[in-house]
Amino acid sequence: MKSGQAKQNPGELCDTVAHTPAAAAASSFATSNLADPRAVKSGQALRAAMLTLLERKPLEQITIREIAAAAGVHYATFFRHHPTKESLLDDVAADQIDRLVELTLPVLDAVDWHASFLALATYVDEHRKLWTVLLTGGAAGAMRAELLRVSQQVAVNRALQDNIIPVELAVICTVGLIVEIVSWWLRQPEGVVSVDQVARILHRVVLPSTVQSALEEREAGGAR
Amino acid sequence: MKSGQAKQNPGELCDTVAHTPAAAAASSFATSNLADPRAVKSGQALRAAMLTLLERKPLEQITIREIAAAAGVHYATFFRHHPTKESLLDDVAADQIDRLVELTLPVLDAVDWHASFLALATYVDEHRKLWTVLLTGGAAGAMRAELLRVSQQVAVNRALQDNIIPVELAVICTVGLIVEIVSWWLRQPEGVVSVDQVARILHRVVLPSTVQSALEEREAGGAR
Amino acid sequence: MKSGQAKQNPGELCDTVAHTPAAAAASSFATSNLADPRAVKSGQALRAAMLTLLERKPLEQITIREIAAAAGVHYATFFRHHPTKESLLDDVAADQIDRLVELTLPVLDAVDWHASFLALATYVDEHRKLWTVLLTGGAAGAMRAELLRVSQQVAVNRALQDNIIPVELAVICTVGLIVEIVSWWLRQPEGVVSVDQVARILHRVVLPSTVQSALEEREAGGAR
Amino acid sequence: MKSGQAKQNPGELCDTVAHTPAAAAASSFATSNLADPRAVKSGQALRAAMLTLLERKPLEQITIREIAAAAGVHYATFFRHHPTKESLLDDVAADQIDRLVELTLPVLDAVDWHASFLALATYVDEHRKLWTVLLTGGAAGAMRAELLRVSQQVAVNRALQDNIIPVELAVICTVGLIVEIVSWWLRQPEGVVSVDQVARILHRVVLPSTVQSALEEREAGGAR
DNA sequence: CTCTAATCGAGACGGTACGTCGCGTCTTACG
DNA sequence: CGTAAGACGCGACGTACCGTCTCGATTAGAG
Repeated sequence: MKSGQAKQNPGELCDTVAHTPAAAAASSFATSNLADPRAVKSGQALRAAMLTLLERKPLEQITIREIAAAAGVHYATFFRHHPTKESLLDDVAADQIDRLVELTLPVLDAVDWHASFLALATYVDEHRKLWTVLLTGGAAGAMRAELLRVSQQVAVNRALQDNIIPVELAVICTVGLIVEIVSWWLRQPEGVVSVDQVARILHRVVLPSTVQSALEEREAGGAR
Repeated sequence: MKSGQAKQNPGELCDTVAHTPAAAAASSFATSNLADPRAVKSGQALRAAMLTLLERKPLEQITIREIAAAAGVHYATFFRHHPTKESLLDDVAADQIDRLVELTLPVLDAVDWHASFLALATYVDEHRKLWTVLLTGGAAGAMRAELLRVSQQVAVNRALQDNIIPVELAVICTVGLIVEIVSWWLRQPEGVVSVDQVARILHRVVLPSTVQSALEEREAGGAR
Repeated sequence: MKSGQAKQNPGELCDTVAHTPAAAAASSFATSNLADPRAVKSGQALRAAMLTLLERKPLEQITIREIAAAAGVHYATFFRHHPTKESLLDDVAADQIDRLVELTLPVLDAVDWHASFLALATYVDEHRKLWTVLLTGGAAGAMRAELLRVSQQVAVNRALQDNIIPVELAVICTVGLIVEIVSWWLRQPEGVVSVDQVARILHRVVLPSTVQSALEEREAGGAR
Repeated sequence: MKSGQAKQNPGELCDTVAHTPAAAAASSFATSNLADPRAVKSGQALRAAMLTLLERKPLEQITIREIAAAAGVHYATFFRHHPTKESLLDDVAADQIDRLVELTLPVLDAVDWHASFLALATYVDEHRKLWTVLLTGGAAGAMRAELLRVSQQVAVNRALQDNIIPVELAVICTVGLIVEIVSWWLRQPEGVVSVDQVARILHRVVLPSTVQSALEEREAGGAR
């Protein structure tokens, strides 16, 4: 690592940004309430540049100067939009994560599991390029962490009880498996593994690992 | 984890196991490469320093200068032992990984699954401090990657066939789950979750996710 | 340029700099059309520091770190102004060399030799401190080489013919003698040898060594 | 005092070594009173390597490691023979300097000037290869300085009086001119300028610059 | 014809300086 | 105000040589 003594959580997305859609308008770092069209343009250029670069190298190998140059924006201007490059990544990915979580979470308690997994896989497939960058590029660690963070928050309320596996661990395992499988999928050449196949794999792997046992327990408890 | 170069002095990590007596007899070409006692001392100091620092911060935030300083060794001397800090981490961890893999792999095809998981958990518990550093500290990513790499290599030969889940993906999921669970365990205060409980969790989560379905398939195929 | 061993002409001044007063405005190393007052200040500080250090030790014993420290400037900033310390020395001395050459060259073909030498000695005396540093400090070798280089260029056109001594050698000897004599003069305590005396010494030593014989030859040829 | 920067006179030859033939036996740096043939061989190899390298680059660009490698000798062994590379150069050149000085000095007061210059040129020509390395390679500065030093010592006693030019300066000019002329000669392709021509050039340039005027003065004084 | 002491090859080591790179701050000038 | 342009302090990077220092092997020359 180079000069990095300033960053505190380089492997995780910034958690200072509000991800709720309600706060989305104010989520940008230094954007004033008055949206200067130049600032908007710069922000867009930066996000696009980040995605472009992430296709080629991991986040840590991307320098802020590179991003700025690729965006056709002056180096110092970057900092008027984001404090760190992780923040920019956050800005790029937060929406996607939120939407995916809305599809991923129901997996934990949905009635129709297969439909849920299918929806998830379909959504990823529809944004395959983006998610390939986010999950197999340099942002993978950050994405996993953020995904886990959001999942934990939501899972607290609706989780099944399990006598052996704590909820926290169950979420970790579930998210981990999903991320691994989807990442593996995106690393395959396009078309080799269909959306349907991935959904079936997810169903077959994720479900029995944590959910099924809990369901059985509940049934056993209900039958008692 | 980058470098793969074999090192002569692997088992030097603080509380690790006894040396294999087989290494002592190889005097033929080892004469020229006889370890300079000063070099041995420096190497040990560097490994110890790395572990110490990993307890406090992730690998990327650790500077080579820091490691050298903590080891009481000159900065330039670091490079006489390792080209990068990842290489040092490798040196520190490779041994442990190999031993763990020897315990982890049988999980995939052993007859007595519970015994395997128990052995794994017991081994980790016996070196809890070390593994806590390796899995919950800054080395986590590298450890996971290396673990996966070694597992993939060995799994090629002995893996079960599965019509839906490719072997490669199965290994990814299995290793991923084990790492997640063990990491979670090590993040808990010591004593809260017993070795036995972890083994049971592993059994309950890992087994059904990928192995059980394959076993059932085999049985179905054999019954035909 | 990588670590040090790339330099080809470490003892010579850079010849990429335009020394003509006309180009003096744009001659600086990395100066853009807009002169940042901070950059100007840093450049001045570096030049002053170089002169200060040259009073004490030869150029090769002066480290860039020393120069930067003496200038109250960060080490890396040095390289934003000059690629090497020789370049800085060049920046310091180029003007002086040019001016001196304008006085030195006429010596070779001027009508009034004594006046030329007197002008030379007077000019040096007026900048005695600077020239003392440049000729008796660590920059001596570089100064001599640069002086010689410039002299050779100009001498090509206006040199006298000599049947025995090639023009190139004549210039070498002339410049060498002048440098030796002036250096010796500057090494003497101030006031011991007057400007007039030095001019007379120059006249007595330099003239007969190469010029007089050529003049005599010309006269002999003209008389034939 | 620690490493590296200990050298005080990097551009000058060591003056601690006794150059008289009488002390030649004990002049070597770390040689014991008994000359071990192995040490003799190493010393020769080092001297030869130094000369070889000096043909290609200046002294400052030659590293001790290079010399040792070129000599087929271990790096540390160098220091068992010489404290610095300047010392080795000294060892290589001291004899030659002494012999040359014995030929150069009489130039100042010999009766037959031409014979003296001819002897000088002849001697240099007979060791042309060696002197080419010493005067046009990286050792030039050191050679000039050492030559001057020795000359000054001897000149004190036998110098002519001159009302205008101090003896010290006269020696400087004389040695300087000789060195410049011989260096120029050695830079020419062999055979282009004959020994006789160089002797004549020396006679024509060196003599009038400092000696002739003094002679005339003496004659004028004698005639008075 | 040993035996002791030197010399050597090998290379680890602490140390200094190198020149590069990326960071984040700041200043200046422009529109 | 937002931007372009870029100087700057900062500090880690990895490299190169330096000169010192053990550490065996080898190999004289003295007993």
